Order: sequence, then C-alpha cells, then structure tokens
Amino acid sequence: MQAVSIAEVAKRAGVSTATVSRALSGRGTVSPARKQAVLDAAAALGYVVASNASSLASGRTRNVGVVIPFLDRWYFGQVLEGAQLTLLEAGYDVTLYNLAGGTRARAQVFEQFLLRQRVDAVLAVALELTPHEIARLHQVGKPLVCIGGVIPGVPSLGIDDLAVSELATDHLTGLGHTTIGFIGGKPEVDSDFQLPVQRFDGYRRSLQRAGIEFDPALALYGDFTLDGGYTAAKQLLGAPGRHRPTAISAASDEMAIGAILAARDLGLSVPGDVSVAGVDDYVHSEFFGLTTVAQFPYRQGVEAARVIIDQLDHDRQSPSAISLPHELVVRSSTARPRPHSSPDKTSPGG
Amino acid sequence: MQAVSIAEVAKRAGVSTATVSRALSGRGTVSPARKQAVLDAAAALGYVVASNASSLASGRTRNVGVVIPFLDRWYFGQVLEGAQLTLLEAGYDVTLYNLAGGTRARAQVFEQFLLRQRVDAVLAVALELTPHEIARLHQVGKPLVCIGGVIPGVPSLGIDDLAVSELATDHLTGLGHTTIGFIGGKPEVDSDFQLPVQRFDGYRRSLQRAGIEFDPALALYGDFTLDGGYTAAKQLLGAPGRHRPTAISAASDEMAIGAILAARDLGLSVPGDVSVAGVDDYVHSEFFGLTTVAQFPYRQGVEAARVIIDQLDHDRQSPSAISLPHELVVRSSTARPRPHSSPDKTSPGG
DNA sequence: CTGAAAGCGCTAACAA
DNA sequence: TTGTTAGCGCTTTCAG
Repeated sequence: MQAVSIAEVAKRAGVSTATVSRALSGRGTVSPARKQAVLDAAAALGYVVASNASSLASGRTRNVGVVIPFLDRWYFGQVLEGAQLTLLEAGYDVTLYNLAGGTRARAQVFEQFLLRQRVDAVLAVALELTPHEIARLHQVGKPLVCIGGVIPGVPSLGIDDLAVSELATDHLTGLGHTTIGFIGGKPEVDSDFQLPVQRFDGYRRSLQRAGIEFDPALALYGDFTLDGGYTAAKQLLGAPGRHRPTAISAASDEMAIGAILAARDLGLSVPGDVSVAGVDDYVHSEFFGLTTVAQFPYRQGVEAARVIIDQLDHDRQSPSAISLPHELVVRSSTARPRPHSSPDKTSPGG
Repeated sequence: MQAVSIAEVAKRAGVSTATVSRALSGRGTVSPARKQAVLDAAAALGYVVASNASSLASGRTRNVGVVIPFLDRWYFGQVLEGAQLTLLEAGYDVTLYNLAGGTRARAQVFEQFLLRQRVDAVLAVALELTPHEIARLHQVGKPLVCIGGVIPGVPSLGIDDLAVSELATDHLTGLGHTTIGFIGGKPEVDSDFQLPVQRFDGYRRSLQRAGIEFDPALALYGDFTLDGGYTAAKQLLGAPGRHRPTAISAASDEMAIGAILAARDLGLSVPGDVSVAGVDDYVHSEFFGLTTVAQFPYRQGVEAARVIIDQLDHDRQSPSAISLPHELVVRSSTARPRPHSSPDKTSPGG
C-alpha cells in the first residue's frame, strides 16, 4: 500500500498543500469550512503526515528520547511506562536509549544516536553521567530533563532519598525500637550515584534524632536484591541475645522482602520478633505485607513527561528541581517490639 | 551548539556532498584517500547525519518500532532489552509503542503513530490484535516480525507453550507423582491469546501420557501473579487426605513461587510434602530454589532483532516460524513424593 | 571514481 | 484567509 501524500489530500479537498498543512497541524488559520473539507479528505484517503518530511521542514520531530540505564528492573519499567504513555497522549513518540549494553553501546548512544536530530527533547532517567556525556547531551541542543538523578544545570525531578529513608526508620523508632539494623547498597567507587549514601544517611539521621547511637555492626550491604537482603538479614538476625536487632530498615523493598524471608527461615516471626520496613512499594510488597515508604515511579514518569511537554508545546519553563512525593504505607511487617520473647502471629502471606 | 551540515564536511574535505554521503554511508564507491579525508573532516567537525533529512531522501529511517502490551512485567522488559540492544548495535534506534494506555492510546498507535513513516520495520511482542489492527500493520508497508504470539502471514518466533508446560509436568510425573495440581491462567473470553490454553493442554497431555486421569478439581486459575498462585495453592493444598496433590505444576514462575509460599504457610515442606514446578525462570526463581522450564526472553528479543536486521540490511527472508528454545532447570523445589508423611528438610531460602 | 543537480514530502514566509 | 514558493539536509541518479 503506497502512502498518501499531502498533495493528494490537497487535490481532493480542493485547496493548496499549505492549507492542508495548516488545517491538520492547527498552526495558522483556516476557515472552518475548508478545515472540515481537509479533515474529510484526509480521513477518506487515510492520510498520515510523513514525520521525516515534516521534521525536516519544521525542525520539530514529535519524538522524545529516553535514556535509561536498564529496562529489566521494576523501577525503570514503571518510570518508562508512565513517561511513554503521557508522551504518546500528547502526540509524541518515544525513542529508547538503553545504556545496559556496555561501554561500546553507551558511547554510540552519546556520540551518534542522540545527535542524529531525531528527538525534540531528552529525558534522562537515573543516570550517572561523565562530564563528557553531559556535554554531548547539551550538544543535542534540545530541552533536557532528568529524573531520579541530578545533572548540574538541568531541571530534575526526584524524591528526597534521605527523607524517605529517614521516614522509614522514624516509623521504627516511633514504635519504640531501639536496636535497628540497616541494609543498604554499596556506594559505587567510580560513580557519584548518591542514592545508597543518602538512604544510609537518612537512617543515621533518624537514629540520631531518636537519641540512638549508631552501631556500624548493624549496617550491612544488601546489593538492592532479594538475595542480598536475605543474606544481610541472616547476618543481622543471627547475632546472639541483645545484639540482635528488633527491627530492620532496608533501603529497598526487594532487600526488605529478603529480610522477611530470612527471618522466617530463622524461625523468627515478623513482626513479632523483628519488624521490617523498606522503601519503594515494589510490586510484591503488598503480598508480603511489607511496611514501606512508597515512591511512585509511574507517576514520576508522568510528571517528567509533563515537564517536557510543557516546555515543548507551551514553551513553559519548569523550576530546576521538582520534589516528588513519597508516602509511608504501614502494613503488617512492623509492630512495637515486644517486651518478652513470646510467640506471635506472623504476617499475612507468611 | 549548531549542528554541522554535510556541506561543511564536504568543504573541509575538499569534495562534493555526494562524496561525503557515499563515504559515510558505505553506499557507492569512494577512493580510499578521499574516504579518509571525509572521515577525518567529519570527525573533526563532529558531524552526525541528520536522520530526518537522510530518511526523506533515502526512504530508510534506521529506526524500528516495537509494539508491546506492557513494560512493567519481567518478560516484556527482557524481550525489549534484548531487541533494543541488538538493534542499537546494528545502528537502529528503537521507538516504543506501548499498548498499556488503554483503547484510546491503542487506537492512536495503530491509526497514527505507526503510519508516520518513522520506522523501517515493526516488531510485535506478544500481541493479540484485531483483524483491523493487523491490516493497519500491513499498511505500514514495512517488514513485520512477531514474537511470543502469532499473526497470520507474519514471521513469528516463539516457544512451544504446550511443550514447555508438558515438560514441567513430565518432570513431576517422572519423579513418581500421580496427584498433580495445576495452576494456570484464565483464558480471556474476548481474546484469542493462546498461552493459557496451551500451557493447560501441555499439563493434560503429560498426565495422559503418564496414564494419570485428569481431575478438574485439581486445575485452578492463578492469574499469573504471585498472589493468584498463593491463593490457588492454598486451595489445592488445603484439601484433606489423599485429595491433596503431592505436586503442583504452575503455568508461570510467579504463580509457582506463590505456591511455595502457600505451602510454607500451611506448614508443608517443599519439596518434602509438595513439589512445585513453574515455567519461565523468573528473576526470583533461583532465590526460591524453584524448579522450572526456562525460556530466555532476553535472547528471544535478540533473535527477533536479528531476523529484522537480516531482512533490512541483507534482504534476507526468514522462515515464517522460528521455534525458540526452552530448558528444564531442576532446583530444590521438586523431589520424589515420599512414601509416608514424615518431616523433611525444606528448600534453601525457605 | 566523482560532481552536479534533482528531488524526498512537508512547512513557513511572504504576498495577495 | 489562502496560495505560491523557497527551502529543510540529505541521497541518488545521471553524466562525465
């Protein structure tokens, strides 16, 4: 099937191609009668504008590039889905630049793909970039928004990772726990990725505010995985007597779920013997009855897309930093520490 | 920063724009010396071809559209990542068309976005399409490949869902189980999505070959979720006495993991009292020691991308159906049924 | 092997 | 409000 051109629509509607363009794009003025004629003709012929010709002539592509470090993790899938759907709604395609392919692929993205003038804007998701990569991004010469990470001089949206972690721990201290373990992520040496550090600092600040002394022996790395959380929790909960924490604050829900499973395997009840709290509100968190501080990655994606659309369609600048909401969701994995060690019911699903 | 045009490169290299184009694209012939001069000039100026101008002139976009029903599920993320990275490697961008946005968004994708002539080919992932949507896809007039689903007349890659499920159940019968429950997905009424049906049929065929009579009371729906699997397994395992299955074959790993957790909550040991097998090799399956029939969605994405690249870059047609591999992965959630009901060790991680 | 030149299909001045 | 027209930046005949 051969694609229909604007000239055919023009002919059928009895107008010039310029009028067709105006009627279809909404730019410029067209009399209602002619506009309708154009719309009818276009519909009858099944005309859809050829994006590359349109881009070439107008300088607009109606396409947004999303640069993302992985696709196969819950958070990123959520953000991408929210952004993509919102952009689609506004008439924008989304072209995906996934950096998971290693350094070669990564270099290609920054040296070639993004510079092809295929996008009107780029959304950078949770990216840790080199100064050179940032320079390339600016070289694209298009609006740039980042989410879940900070690039100097670029509007960014994100949750307050310190506050989030602090809130999770506050919930635990508020219940009366005083021996609280922490399972965090190892800060990467070669990266300035702040998330693990901030969540750790949040935990410590909460302790401090509650007047609890920080004990380095209670802070372990869990790698942000189920398995990592499980292993770290076994370590923490295997400690004898009063060294064993009565609560664990994990920097992510996956690790927190690992901790719940570790507790069960040790014969400890949650929240009877240990309370566990996480951060994220992961897909499976509700199932495990996990108390967590929810962030809303899908909505984060939507927000980021809106910032971009505002800028592109309405030439509206956004503030350089937008703070995204979080929310404590209390479920059944946390409770007051019990005075004596008597058996207790386990959480639903456990 | 203003983008560099082909004319500037031509001027700097002392050749015509035609020669620059030939040197950079590899189409046509250029003397080695001039080619080098062009390459140097392009590198010095940081020239990258403007994709829309190139597309308009050549009819090629170096972009592939991927149409996918969700992003936030493990399987789809994996397929997408595999396809995207492979395509990137070959110099193709990937534009994402996610159908999760509801009917309006869905209609927009098929009526507008895909027809914008922005893609050289489209990859349809696990799609259930209406005849009208299929017609639209053909109207795009570009190569079309589908994966994890079948569109009449379109090259498709996929695993044999019946064989996969049959193998999982065969593993159980092979161990000596004769009372085997099944947790499947509800076949959608308004869709011809074959997966749930095929996996159910695989289970039944395995039973039949083992000479075990199919008992409808042992086949439940689990919705392909952790929670669904948990609920269904509680149902199955709550049955008194000899009606209680000694093994469960689940149509997906998420449901199988739900079943393992249900067994634990009932105080049943896995695999001591119940064996559980799944299908997928989900991210968390190894952690739970789940025996499963693995499919390899990342590699599936890679394969699909290769088919497309072969067609686009080498004009090579692929066979209309490519069968993708699967593999039984035996871990610790399955064992022989035990003759008497004595306590047994549980699986690692459990 | 190379250059000149004619578009690719559309948009945006500009003129009417 | 509308049509005419000159490109947008590149690729690809076609001559040479």
